[in-house]
Amino acid sequence: MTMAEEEKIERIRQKVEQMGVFFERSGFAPVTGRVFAYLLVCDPPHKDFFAIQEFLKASKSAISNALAVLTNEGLVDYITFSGDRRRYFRINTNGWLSSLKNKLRRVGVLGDLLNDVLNERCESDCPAFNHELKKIIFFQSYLSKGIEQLIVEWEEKHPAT
Amino acid sequence: MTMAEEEKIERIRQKVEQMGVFFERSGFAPVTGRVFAYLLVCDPPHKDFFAIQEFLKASKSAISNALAVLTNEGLVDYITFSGDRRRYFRINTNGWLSSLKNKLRRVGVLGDLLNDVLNERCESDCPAFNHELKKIIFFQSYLSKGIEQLIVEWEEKHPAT
DNA sequence: CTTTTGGTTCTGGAATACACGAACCAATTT
DNA sequence: AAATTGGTTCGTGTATTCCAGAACCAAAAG
Repeated sequence: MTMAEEEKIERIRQKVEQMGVFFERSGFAPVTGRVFAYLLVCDPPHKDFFAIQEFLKASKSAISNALAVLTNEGLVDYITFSGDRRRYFRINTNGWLSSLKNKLRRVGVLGDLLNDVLNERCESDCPAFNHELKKIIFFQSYLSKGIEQLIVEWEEKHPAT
Repeated sequence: MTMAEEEKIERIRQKVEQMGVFFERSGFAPVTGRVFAYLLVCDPPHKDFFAIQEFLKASKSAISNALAVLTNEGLVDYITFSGDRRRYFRINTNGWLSSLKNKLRRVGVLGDLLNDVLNERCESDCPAFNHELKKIIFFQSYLSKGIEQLIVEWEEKHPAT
């Protein structure tokens, strides 16, 4: 292995760690985050089970569970090649995109809960607070609608989803 | 206590549980989520330490830590009344609002990471995947800018923040 | 200066989340 | 049909999170 190749691998390893913690902080288990990160940076962008395990130096079960989680969320899928029993796992870019969209669409959910609260509070004698609450609800709904609109416009411009 | 009052308390208790799990799922510890929920529904909308503890039937330390977390994040603050040593904790609606804004502004962070990845991948021989990656990056940046714009417009219309 | 009050910090225990290794399973290969 | 391969599931140990209880502390009251 040449010097340049080794350096490249080292850079990749660092990227995986760095992105790994990012995905960790967005809710995945450590190994799960790293698997996703690795599939993002690896070349070619599909790897079989053993390659992933090798790179991450984790147990089979850890990798298996991580891949299960990621495929369940639609973030990862796999391809196969005839005459080769292995699954080659890869980022499912479309799935990822719609998962991102769905997450953003959830911005409005809090607003619904707060509306309930406001209803319950209507008899209350503290209109100042209720007014503040309304402001937050309105902000939520404003954003929710705005984001929905952004997504719709995006989808019009990029129908290939 | 009248029947109606008891029913009301029961409804509040249910709301607190319901919203509690919502906040839990968005990253808070159970008690922390319930404290926030309680401060949202309680009437008047500020309560002293002991009242919160009473209602949630939790330990002093649990309440103390929860309040510390919430005030650190700017979601809760407290008022005092002269001649009364107690702190009356309440939702900090402005802080909450800016925390919501900040969270939304973070939508773009992933895009930065992915740009690094794309840079690293540029020598790679799989342009199809790189193209998909670009699409996601573009979507992220499109949304990020769009959301920023929404927030700016909101702030123009509601300068009182 | 002693006690009470309002609250924080420390320590220990219980529950939970993670990941490992082994057992397992189905589909191939031999 | 025996063995290998590609992968999943189960059971266990460990690290972490979360909360209760006690000790603690500063400010106020007595």
